[in-house]
Amino acid sequence: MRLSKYFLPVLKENPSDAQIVSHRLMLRAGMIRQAQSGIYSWLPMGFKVLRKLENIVHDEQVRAGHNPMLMPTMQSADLWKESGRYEDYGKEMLRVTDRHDRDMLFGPTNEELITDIFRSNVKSYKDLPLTLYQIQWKFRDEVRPRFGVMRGREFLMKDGYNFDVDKPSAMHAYNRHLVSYLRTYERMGMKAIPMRADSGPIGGEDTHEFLVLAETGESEVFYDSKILDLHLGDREVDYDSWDQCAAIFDEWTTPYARTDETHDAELFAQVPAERQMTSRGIEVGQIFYFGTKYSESMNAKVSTPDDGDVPVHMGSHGIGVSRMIGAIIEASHDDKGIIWPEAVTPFGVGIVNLKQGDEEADAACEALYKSATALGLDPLYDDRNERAGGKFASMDLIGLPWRITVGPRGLKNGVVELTSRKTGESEELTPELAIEKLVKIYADV
RNA sequence: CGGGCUAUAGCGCAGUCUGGUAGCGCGUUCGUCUGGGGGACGAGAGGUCGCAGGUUCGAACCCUGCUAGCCCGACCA
Repeated sequence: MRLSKYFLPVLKENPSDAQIVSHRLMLRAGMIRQAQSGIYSWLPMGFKVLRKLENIVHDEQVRAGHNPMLMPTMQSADLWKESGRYEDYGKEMLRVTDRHDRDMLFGPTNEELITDIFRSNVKSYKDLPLTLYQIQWKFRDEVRPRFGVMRGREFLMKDGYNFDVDKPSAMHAYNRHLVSYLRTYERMGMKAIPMRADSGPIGGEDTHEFLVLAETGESEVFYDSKILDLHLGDREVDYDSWDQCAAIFDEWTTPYARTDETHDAELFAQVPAERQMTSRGIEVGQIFYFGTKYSESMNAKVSTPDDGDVPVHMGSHGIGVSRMIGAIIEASHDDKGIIWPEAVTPFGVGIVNLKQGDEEADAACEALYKSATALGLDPLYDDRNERAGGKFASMDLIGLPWRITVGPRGLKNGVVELTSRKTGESEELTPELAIEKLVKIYADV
């Protein structure tokens, strides 16, 4: 993409409404624009990152054997009355009436809708286990939206639902989801720690939240620092293996890690003192096992050979995709701007032409732009007629992990400069070597 | 939902106390000079001063009501 043709309205100054760093940087980097309190338009660059995160989530869900689908944002109130949650959910649920005076709602979550789909199509234990998921916009009418996309009213969430014949099978689904979530966050370049949590209005027995550590997090968290050393890495996982998933579940849930909701001071005291960590975290996902809560109230049963018709055991799982962007920025930025992990960066590399209009510089940039594009590096070429300082400041702000700087001075010696956004370190290379190096870097992402 | 604050050009702000027909910086447009970390000079464009009502000869400014947004708290992916 050429910056001269891209819609990237960057701001030099901090918008006064934005208090926390991710909100400020998303506004300044031209990623989002507020429409109303807690409701945002996603401008091209923000949208691009959102799509990248979605792709990673989809990829890992499908790898775990789950079925992608899409449910409507508007739901009928009838199903919610059937489950009993129409009354329970309270004011967070946005209720509307259509032209025929029918009660409708903007879905805050989809347990009812998915259970309805399930019960009218699945009758036999032979069709289980089954996990369906979607990535769809949700609406929760928060009392106090804040922090930009971190607590919006409208937000993009991956929500998945598993159906199993009995509790042991459902617990495997629970473990499988935990493993796939660990992989998902690692692929985004993030460390998200699973912590035992409270179930809230979704209800249920077992639940873990995934938290990204950040000063601005809304939850207070307590953990054994040992958990930070755990990596899933590229180990092969058989998602159908109960033992393998359970082993990984044990590995990650054995070290103490809890939010303030479930914190147990006595247990925490047993962690060696030097490993007792207290900090704040941003919740970016949660997994639940809630047994037969919905299948009983909504009569979702399957036939079994031994026990006749039994209500299915269910769980649900969510990843806050739009919130994740805020969490990534909270965890990865400096005073100049965002620092994107390579896995989710909107563009692979920024090309800065220091002297736009200079024949040699222009030609060198064009050549770089073409080869980088051809090799899938997805470059953003700053071809504006700006001065060097302005171009650098914009690049630092939007936070692409790599920058190639092209100017007459270097070109005299046949070199360009390759700079890491994260470390600030530069090296002079021929254009060909710079591209080659980037291709290698992104091959590992 | 309780408490606090704010609303004036795309963004950041001054002007309100003491009423007299709106200003600064950035950005933006045009031109010239520049050209390796937000450059200089010159010329321009851009505002129903959140909305409604009131007081007044006259309201961004005073009064009343409303709306929107932000922050703290309680609540939550």
